[in-house]
Amino acid sequence: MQTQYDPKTIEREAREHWDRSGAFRAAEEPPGPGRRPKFYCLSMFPYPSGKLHMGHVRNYTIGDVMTRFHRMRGYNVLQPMGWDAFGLPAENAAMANGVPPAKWTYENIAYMKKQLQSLGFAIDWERELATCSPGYYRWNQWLFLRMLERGLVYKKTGVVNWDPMDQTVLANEQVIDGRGWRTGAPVEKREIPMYYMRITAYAEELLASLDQLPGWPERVKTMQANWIGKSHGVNIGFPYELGGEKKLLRVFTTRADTLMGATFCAVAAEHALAAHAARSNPKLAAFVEECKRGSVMEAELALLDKKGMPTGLFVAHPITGEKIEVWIGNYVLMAYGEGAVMGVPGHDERDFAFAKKYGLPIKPVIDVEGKPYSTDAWQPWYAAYGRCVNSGKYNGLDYQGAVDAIAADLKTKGLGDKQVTWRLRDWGISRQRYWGTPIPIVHCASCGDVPVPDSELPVVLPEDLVPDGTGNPLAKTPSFVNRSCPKCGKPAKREPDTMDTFVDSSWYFIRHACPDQNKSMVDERVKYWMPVDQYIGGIEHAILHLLYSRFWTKVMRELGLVSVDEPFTRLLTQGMVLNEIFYRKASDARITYYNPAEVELKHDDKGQRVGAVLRSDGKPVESDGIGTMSKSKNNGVDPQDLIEKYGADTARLFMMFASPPEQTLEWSDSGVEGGSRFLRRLWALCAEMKNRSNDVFASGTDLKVDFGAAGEDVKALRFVTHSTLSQVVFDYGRYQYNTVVSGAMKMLNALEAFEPHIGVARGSGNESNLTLRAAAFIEGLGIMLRVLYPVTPHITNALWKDLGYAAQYGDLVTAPWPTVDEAALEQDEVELVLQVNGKLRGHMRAPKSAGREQLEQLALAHDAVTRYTSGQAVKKVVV
RNA sequence: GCGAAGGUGGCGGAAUGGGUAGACGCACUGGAUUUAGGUUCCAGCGCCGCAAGGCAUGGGGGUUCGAAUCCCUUCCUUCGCACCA
Repeated sequence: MQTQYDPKTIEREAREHWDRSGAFRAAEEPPGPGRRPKFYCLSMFPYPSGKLHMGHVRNYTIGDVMTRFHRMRGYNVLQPMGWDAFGLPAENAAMANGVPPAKWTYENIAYMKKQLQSLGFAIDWERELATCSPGYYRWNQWLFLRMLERGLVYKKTGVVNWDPMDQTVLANEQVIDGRGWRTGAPVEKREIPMYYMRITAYAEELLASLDQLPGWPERVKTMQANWIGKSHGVNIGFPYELGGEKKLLRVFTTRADTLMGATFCAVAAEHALAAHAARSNPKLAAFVEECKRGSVMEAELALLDKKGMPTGLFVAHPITGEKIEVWIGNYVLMAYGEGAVMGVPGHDERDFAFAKKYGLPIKPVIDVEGKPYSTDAWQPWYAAYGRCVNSGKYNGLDYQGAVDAIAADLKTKGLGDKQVTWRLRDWGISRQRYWGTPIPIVHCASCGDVPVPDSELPVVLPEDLVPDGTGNPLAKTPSFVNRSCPKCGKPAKREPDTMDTFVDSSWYFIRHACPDQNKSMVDERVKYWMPVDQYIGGIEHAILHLLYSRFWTKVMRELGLVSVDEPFTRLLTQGMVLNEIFYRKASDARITYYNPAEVELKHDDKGQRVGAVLRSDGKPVESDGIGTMSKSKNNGVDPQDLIEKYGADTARLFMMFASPPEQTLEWSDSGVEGGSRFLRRLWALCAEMKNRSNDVFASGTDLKVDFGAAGEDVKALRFVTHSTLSQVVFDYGRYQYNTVVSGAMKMLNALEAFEPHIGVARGSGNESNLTLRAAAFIEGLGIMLRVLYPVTPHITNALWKDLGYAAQYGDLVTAPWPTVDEAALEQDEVELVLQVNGKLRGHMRAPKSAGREQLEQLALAHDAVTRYTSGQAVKKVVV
C-alpha cells in the first residue's frame, strides 16, 4: 500500500471501478419479497453556462451524500442528471461570439459533464437529458396542445418591455435603469398577444396541498402560500351613471367592515374609468401616461411616491348613497382584484396618507378597545379590528358581524357579495426569443390559430441560427416560419415565439424516469420512481420553479400521466457560497477588486486579524465584508483549481464540513487545507497499520470477538466509536453533514491515539488482549470508513479495499451500515455535574448503579456542595 | 413598508427535550523534528483575575432551582417582495 496519499490515482481508480461495475445505474425493481424501497434523490439540474461554480459543487455534493448514504442503508437509489439547456445566456454568448447557441450549449454540457464526473458523483448517466433536444421538448409541445384542448392554455395580450432601437422585446434583466442594456434607449411598454397557462385554476389545490408537504421547509411553504395569496373579502359595486347608462365601479376589499368610512375611490391608471376621464382632460391624460411609464417590475413601483389625481367623476356610496369622488392612484395595481380600491383613510395607513396629502375627509368608523382616535397622525391601532361606530345600523358589530351584515345588504341591493380573491396570476409562457421550445401553433389567414397536429411533432427548432439582438431570428427564417395550414392547406405562418424555460424545468424530474421513451411523454417507469423523495436546490427557486413544477404535476395527473399529487416529498434548500471581498480605491475613486486567493491575511499574536495585503506587492487592501461569489466582486473560486490541487474528496469534505447544508457557507482556503490534512492523516494511519511488520489486518477483518473481557483502553475506544456513530446516524437523519464530518474526525483522533497501544501489548504475554485491541481498532476504523464514505467516497473506497474490509463486507457502495453496539455505550462510572442554585459548583464520579438516594447523599457530602449550602437545600435535581 | 430567517470565542461552527456553553476544524502561541521554509508531531488557547473566583451566547426585562434554548421588548444583519386593498 502506498504510504503517500495520492488523490489523483485513487480517485481515478475509484471512478473506473464504479464505471465498470455500473454501480450507480438505477433499475426498477419488481414487487415481491426482498424488494428494496426506492429513493429518488434529485438536485436541481444546472444551466450549462460554461463551467461549474461552487454553488453547483455544494448542491451536488449534498445530493451525493444523501444518495450514497441511502444506498448503504438498503434503498434502491436513483440520482440522475440533466441540463436546463434553453435560455437567454446562450443567445447572448452567440451574439458575442457569432456562434450558434446550440454549439455553445453542447460544448458547455460536454465540459461540465466531465467536471461533474471528476467529482465522483453517484449519478446514473444513462438517464441524462438536455431540454434543448427535440426528444425532450416535443413533449412540452405535446402537453401544451393537450392543455390547449382543455382550456388550460389560452391567448390574451400581455405587456412587455420594448427596446425601440433594437426593435426587440427585453427581459426584465435586460432593462437597466429603464433603458435597454445594449442600446441604452429608454424602454417602452408594448402590448402583444401571448399564450397563458391557467395556473389559477389550481390555486386552491396548490395552496391546500402545501399542508401535505411536511418534508418542505416552513419558510418555502409560507412564501408559496403568500404568493398564491388567497384572501377572503367582499366585492363591492359603487353605482354611477355614464352617458345615461347605469354602471358599477367594482372594488375588492378585505375590510368591508370599514365601508361606512369610505370617503373616496381610487383606480389604476390602466382602469377603463381612468381612460374615460383622461379623454376629456389633458392634465389627467398626462398623469395616466406618467403612471404607465416606468418599469413593469412591481418591486420598483413600491418605491414610487404615492400620487393621485381626481377624475371629476363621482360614484354613489352603496349603503348611504353619498357622493364619492373617484381618483386615479399610481399605487393601485391593475393586476390585483378589480384594479380599483375604496379609500378608507380612517383605517388604512396608505389611504390616511393619501387623504392628508390631498385634503380628503377622514372618517373613523372602528373603535379599538376605546383607544383614542385623532386625525392628526396615524397610529398603529387604527388599522386593527374592533367594533363599528359612526356606522348607522352597523354600530356595535365586530369585524365578522359587520362584514356579514354589510355583505348581506349589498347582496340584497345587487351591489356586491362576499368573494375570494387570489393574488396568483396566470402564467404567460410566450417568449419572443429563439433558443427555446417552439410553440406548436400555425397562424392561418382563414382558419385562425391552428394547433400543429400531434403527428407533426416535434416542431423542430433550427440549430444553426445566430441572433443579432434585433428581434427573434426565428421570425426572420422563412424555412421555419412558412408552412401550409394544417386545416385548409393554404400558405400560413408558424408561431415564432418559444416557451418560457420554466416550462422545460417543470417536469424534467418526471422524464428522468424514462428519458429514452420516444413513443410517449412518460411510461410505466414513472410510476415506480415518482415522486422525487428528496429534492435539493437553491432558495432562489422557492416560488416560481417549484410552483410551476407542482402545477405541471397536477396537470399531468389529470391527464393520467402520473399518479402523484405532489412531485417533491422532501425539499432541502441549500445556502449560498460566500467569500470575502477585497478591493482598493484608486485616487480617481475607481475600485479594483482582488481575488481572495491573491490576498494574504496578517494576524497578531492572539490570532486576531490586523490587516490584509496583496501577495504581489505586499501593500494593503481593504475588505468589503463577505458576499456571494460573483464576477463583479472578483471573489469567486474555481472548483476546477480546487479539484486539481487537492482532489475531489477534499473539495467535497470541505463543502460538507464548513457549515450545515441550509446555511450560507463561507469560503476558507485554510479550511480546505484542514480538510486535506485530515484525509492525509487518515491515509497515513491506515498505511502505517497495513505496512508495519505486525500487520494488524493480516488475519483479516472478521470480528467474531467478545469484547466483554476487554481492558479499559479498549472499552474507551469502543465507547468513542459507538457513541460517535450513534450521533452521526442522528445527524445523517437531519442532514447536518458538518457534524457528520466532525464525528469522523473524532473517530480518527481516537484511533490515532489508540494505535500505539496495539504495539505496546505485543510481547507482554497478554496475547488475547492484543487481539482484542487489534479487533477494536479494526472495528473502529471500519465504522469510521463507512461513516465518511458518503462524503469522501474515493479515499474510503481505496482504504476499504486495501485493508481487506471489502473481502468481508463487499463493495463499500453497498456495504451494510454499521450498527451501534449498545454494550459499548455502557460505562461503570458516570461523571455527574453538581449544581447549587443552578450554578455549576463541581464534578463527581459515581457508580452507574447508584440510586437516587445514594447519589443525593454523595452529592450533599461533596466539598463543592457543602461550601455553598450553609443554609438548606430545597430541591435536588439529578442530572 | 410588509414577510421570512438569523445574531454564540480572533474565525467557520457545536450544544438532540430548559441541565457542564464553545464539540470538531481554522487561525494563533510555545516546543520537538528539519540545513531552512514547508510538512509532521506534542502542548496551550472565551474574557478578566496572582488566585479564590467572577463575567460571558447582539442589548434590556421576564418565567425557572437552572435559559444560547421559552416569553416580552429593543437593536442589528441577511434574504424575499406583490403598496395585496
